Amino acid sequence: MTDRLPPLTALRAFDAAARHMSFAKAAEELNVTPAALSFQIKSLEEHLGQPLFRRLNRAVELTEAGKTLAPGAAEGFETLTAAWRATRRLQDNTTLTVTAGPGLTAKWLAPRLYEFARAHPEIDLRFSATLRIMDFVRDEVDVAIRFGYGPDPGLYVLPVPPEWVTPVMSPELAERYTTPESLMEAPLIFDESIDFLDPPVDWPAWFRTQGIDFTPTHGSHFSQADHAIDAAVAGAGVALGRRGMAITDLHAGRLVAPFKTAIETKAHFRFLCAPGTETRPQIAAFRDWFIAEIDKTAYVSDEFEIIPVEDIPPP
Amino acid sequence: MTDRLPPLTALRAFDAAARHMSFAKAAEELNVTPAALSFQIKSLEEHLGQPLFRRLNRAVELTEAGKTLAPGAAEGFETLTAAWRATRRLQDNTTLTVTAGPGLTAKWLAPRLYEFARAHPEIDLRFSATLRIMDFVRDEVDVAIRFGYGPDPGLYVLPVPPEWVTPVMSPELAERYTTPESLMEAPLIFDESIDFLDPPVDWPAWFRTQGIDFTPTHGSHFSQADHAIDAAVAGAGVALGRRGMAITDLHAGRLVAPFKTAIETKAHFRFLCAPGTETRPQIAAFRDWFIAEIDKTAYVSDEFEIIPVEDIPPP
DNA sequence: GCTTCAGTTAAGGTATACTTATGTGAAGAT
DNA sequence: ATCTTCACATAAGTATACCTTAACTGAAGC
Repeated sequence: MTDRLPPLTALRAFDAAARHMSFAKAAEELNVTPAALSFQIKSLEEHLGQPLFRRLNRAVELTEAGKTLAPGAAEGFETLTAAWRATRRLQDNTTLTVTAGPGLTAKWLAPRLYEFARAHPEIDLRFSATLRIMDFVRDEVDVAIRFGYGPDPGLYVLPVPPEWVTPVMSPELAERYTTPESLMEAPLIFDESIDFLDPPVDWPAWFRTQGIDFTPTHGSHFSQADHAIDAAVAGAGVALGRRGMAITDLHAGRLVAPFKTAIETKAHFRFLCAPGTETRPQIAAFRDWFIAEIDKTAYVSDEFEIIPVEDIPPP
Repeated sequence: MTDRLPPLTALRAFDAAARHMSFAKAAEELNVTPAALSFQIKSLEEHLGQPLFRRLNRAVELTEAGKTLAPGAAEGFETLTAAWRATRRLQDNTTLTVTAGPGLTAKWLAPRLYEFARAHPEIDLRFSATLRIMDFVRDEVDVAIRFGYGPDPGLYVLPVPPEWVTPVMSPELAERYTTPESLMEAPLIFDESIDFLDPPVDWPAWFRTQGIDFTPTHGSHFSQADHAIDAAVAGAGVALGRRGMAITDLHAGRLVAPFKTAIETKAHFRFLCAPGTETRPQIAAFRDWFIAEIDKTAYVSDEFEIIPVEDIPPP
């Protein structure tokens, strides 16, 4: 069985050569002489039984065999490099890479992080605001904060109490719209970032909690929660604000939540990291800070009557 | 920058040890002595700066660092192995691996392949009936035959003329249902495997070609084209048969297509392989045979009035 | 308490991989 | 034309990484 791997140094030499399309540059990358690289490629070709490169006089080009091997070789070594880097990163207790959705980043994390940074000056914090699902090893991320239902198989999970939503608006608008009924006339803001919730947590659901059967048909739509909140702050209308997204602006007085009925979604934020890494100093510190910040504003929930979404009467 | 890869032999030793969770078995796999393997692991741990395994007395277990590295290492080496195997396979001109959907495999390829096997006894043919999208390198497949629209970026493509569909039924049923109108009373068979076509090629479309506005509401549904054809052969009803799927049974007299109106879909079969590989002897031979077989039955199309699907009047 | 098992350690040999130095053929410059 | 340069090939010598043999350790199991 010659299906086993050829000498790995030779394969790596080939990978570098194929990426640079030049033996000389590949040799430079690997810190060896061009002669050594030439030898490696030759030995690999002997293992294979056919050439991988066509030697033109001032350049090289890949043969069919080379074209077949090159992408896989590149991907393989990239995977190995990523895994190795991730492993090395475990010893690095001074950097912490966190990813969260753009909404939470803008409206919750960013306004609070200065405190974390002050409490832990030794930690070099990096941020990645994306909704993309993360592979902790491949993407070199330590912590992810995600909104949704879970479950999160194979991960360390620290759930936060479920989110609830309630109408929020600028203080000026609040003077005009004082009753649930009056909201039917108000300019409404739609946050499409929670459209994926099932059962839906939307304006018709909230109106039903008030005994009102009303399906608003127009208004401003935003794909990101923070933009919807920003629009409400700007006085553009009334938004169904998620607790985590609106809390900062509520505290600052830029938003008010005049109606004391909120809908509890079944979804919540989760603090996620690779299992075992929750004890690394910077991750533990971030987790503790995160929990403490959440707890700081927990009392707000007491002001509201929170109705689980499944208890809302159907239309 | 110590983010560069560590010695690859050491990494491979680690990979084997992590997969087997045993240095001894890993050494066996790599055809080295346990001592050598122990050394490799130790050197890797020195490179990393921390242990990868915890040595218990009769076993080893992965440390956090080991758990982080192991999956990536395994994936990386798997990728490299697959790429290397795919490259070696290029020299092998005696095996040919073909993948096609289950319908085409059952109703078109299988009944014809004995001829190809007889004409090319030197070729060892392997079959993989699946609809899954294939990666020619990773999945070790030489040729894929796929139904749909394309395009197929980065692949060698040999398109076959578009498919058309026409009602097919057993000879017994054909005595009873002699006019398009009578089909409205017939048990109809639905082939869901072409539901993805847009514009749709379905019973209502065919009825419209006959000037009939009729949307059948019940009948037997099959997710695979070959099952729909089999049901028609068995006399269970009338199917909208795709040319490629029905042709064998039409020739054998097990099915008849009494109405001479067919709908041409915009989709067609494509013969796909990795660019450059179309000249490999066994792939070229299979391609030539494939084209020749298609041509053999091309005259059948002359019997039908073939209406492009976009020319059918809307409902 | 002896045996076995799984991994470690040390010493020494061998094959692998690298370097230096020289060679080759074609493109581009003068 | 011829000269230079460039990119890779080849040869010979060397270093080092890798492997083997052989003896060691410490715990589990009969």
